[in-house]
Amino acid sequence: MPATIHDVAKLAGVGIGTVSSVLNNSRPVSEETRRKVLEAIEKLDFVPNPSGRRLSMGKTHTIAVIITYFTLASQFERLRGVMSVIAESDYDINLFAIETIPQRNKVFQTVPRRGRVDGLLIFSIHPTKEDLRRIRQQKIPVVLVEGYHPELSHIFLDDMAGARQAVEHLIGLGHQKIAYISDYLDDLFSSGFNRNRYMGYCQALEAAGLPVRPEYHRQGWHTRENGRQMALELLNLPDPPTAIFCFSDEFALGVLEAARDMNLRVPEDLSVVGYDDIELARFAQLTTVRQHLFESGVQGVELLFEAIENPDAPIKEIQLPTELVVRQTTAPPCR
Amino acid sequence: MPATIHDVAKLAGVGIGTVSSVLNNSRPVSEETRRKVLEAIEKLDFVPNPSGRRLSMGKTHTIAVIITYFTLASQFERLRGVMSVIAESDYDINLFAIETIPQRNKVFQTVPRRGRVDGLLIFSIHPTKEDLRRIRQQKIPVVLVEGYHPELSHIFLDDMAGARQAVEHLIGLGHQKIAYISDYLDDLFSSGFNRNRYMGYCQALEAAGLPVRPEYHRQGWHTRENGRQMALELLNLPDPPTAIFCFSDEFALGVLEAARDMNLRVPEDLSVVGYDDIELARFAQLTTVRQHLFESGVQGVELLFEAIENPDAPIKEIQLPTELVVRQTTAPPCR
DNA sequence: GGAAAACTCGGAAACGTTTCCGTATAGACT
DNA sequence: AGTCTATACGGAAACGTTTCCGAGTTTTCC
Repeated sequence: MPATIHDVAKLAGVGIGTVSSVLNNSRPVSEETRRKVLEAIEKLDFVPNPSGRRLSMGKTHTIAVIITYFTLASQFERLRGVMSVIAESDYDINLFAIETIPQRNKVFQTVPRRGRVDGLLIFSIHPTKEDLRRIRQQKIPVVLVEGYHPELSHIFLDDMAGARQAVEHLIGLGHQKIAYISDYLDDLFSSGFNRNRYMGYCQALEAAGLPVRPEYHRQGWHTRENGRQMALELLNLPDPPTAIFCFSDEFALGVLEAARDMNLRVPEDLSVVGYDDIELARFAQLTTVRQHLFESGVQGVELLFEAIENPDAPIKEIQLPTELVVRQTTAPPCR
Repeated sequence: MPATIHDVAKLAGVGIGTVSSVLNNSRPVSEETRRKVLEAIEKLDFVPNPSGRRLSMGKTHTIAVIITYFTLASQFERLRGVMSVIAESDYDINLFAIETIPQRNKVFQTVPRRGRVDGLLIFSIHPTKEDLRRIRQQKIPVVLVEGYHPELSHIFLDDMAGARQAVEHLIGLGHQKIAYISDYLDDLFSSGFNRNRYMGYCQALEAAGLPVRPEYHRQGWHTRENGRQMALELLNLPDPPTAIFCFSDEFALGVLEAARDMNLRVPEDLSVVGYDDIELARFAQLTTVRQHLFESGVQGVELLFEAIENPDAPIKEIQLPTELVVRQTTAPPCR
């Protein structure tokens, strides 16, 4: 039903090659002919069929964005960064959200294919050996955002340093009993690389000569409600912590809720530090570790575009800073 | 570089038609042959090239999701609803975020095409006559989410009723001076259909015999910061309002910030009502009008799938309820 | 004026599928 | 044994592009 390039050629009285030339500026066309072709295109409201184009060119002009933890506001921020670049480009974006292992498998099996997409942008996932094998075999450009792999381009965020900063801040305020609420360390997707924040936490404690108390570490699936639950558990301990550092702002907001539930004042009775600096951290006056979320999305696509442009270039690594943003949920302990 | 169906056929010692049959179960194949084909597929790690398939079938197995106000958490919620359904289907999703008029034009000109996508899911945009013409001409299924058009399927949210509820609640508490902070009424994208909430606001006032005071109505682009600014303006009026109803929770959070800036207590000195009930409204204890955001995304795709399945079915209209959620930012006025 | 160069342009081939027409083989029935 | 039916399968054609070879026309230059 939609017009094809043949219809345009016929109406303009030229060959299909000429129409294609006009469309892509791929070879010189006389002014006169160009005008006729453009008129025909206009009249027929012709837009080239992308499948035909893709098939012929072997390029899809599409990138896949694969996202885990799609419930997190931080992922949304990153995605927004990506979209802001995409809108200016002539690329399309295919979105894949993965929440479960079967989904992860399906996506990694089917998506990283030449002929399917031109490149992959992967958020917060640590590729396995198997993934890497496939990527190599398909020679498909990949950029990890908030991920690390020595053989793949990535936007790297120094989680260990960020966590250390946060905990050092608490220690500096005089806290000795600092708990940590995290995602599962042996995470399904990231194969343990989110241990980094935990390690930063431990390092800071040890550097200050403080013990790492296992009962002060809780793990749970990434929701605010879980943050609240875990905080309640911590605060009901015989010897409760005076400060809680959280893997994400999402968790931290849950902790603030828990404090409210227990009529604890923040920061007088309890200090809370989050991670990410999502939009609403500012609103909640939350002390947190800022990641450049939007920016990481922007740089991620840009890196990917470069890699698509120039597939043989060496991998690139961009490190974005993390910085502690001190707001009003941290203070010296009262007791 | 990737294996094609011809490679598979050759390796398995069969014809390409047979391979295709195995892939799509499109005609009976003997057990023996099927086994050989599957083995070859396995060995070559073959996955059909989507462009070829699309071109041949005239179906893309892709839907476009077009989103405005992509900064809003509410849109993210909707998108999450969409993704949850998509993940279970064998459809891909192409995401388009539009923030400006040129972007809007480009997207509406190029995306609603047979051969490009099988269907469109459009968030919070009111299609123009021109859009409709194109959609009709291309005979492409469309579902509007948070939109209304008599000739297109849509998930409808009764904004007028929602706004009325909110304002009636404030009036019920005894407020007489109720301001409204909104998006631009003559909005670029929605051609005035977001007037509905404004009309609900006016209706409620008039029903209670209260005047609609123009100085109590502010319009601005959709960000929390703008909400804050507009609230400051309102609160510095010679005769400031005692309650502010907001077009979105985003705005409302800005209003709360403004109140904090001015050392006003909420709800004692100022009542605030939002709209959407995004995740963080609960955290902020915000009284708001709940929309079933996630659900609207879910139902939107489902409607779209139905329409793709059965293109000649009459358009469908689903109305999702809005409900007032009273939390702690509203109370009777003190003065 | 004629050869060479420059400029235009037409359309077959190729991209990787699915579809479908047609053929081959095996089994059933008379 | 011969005919018919059912079953299994091969491969050409078609989908809508881009690419590129080759041909036609005009211009340039000696």
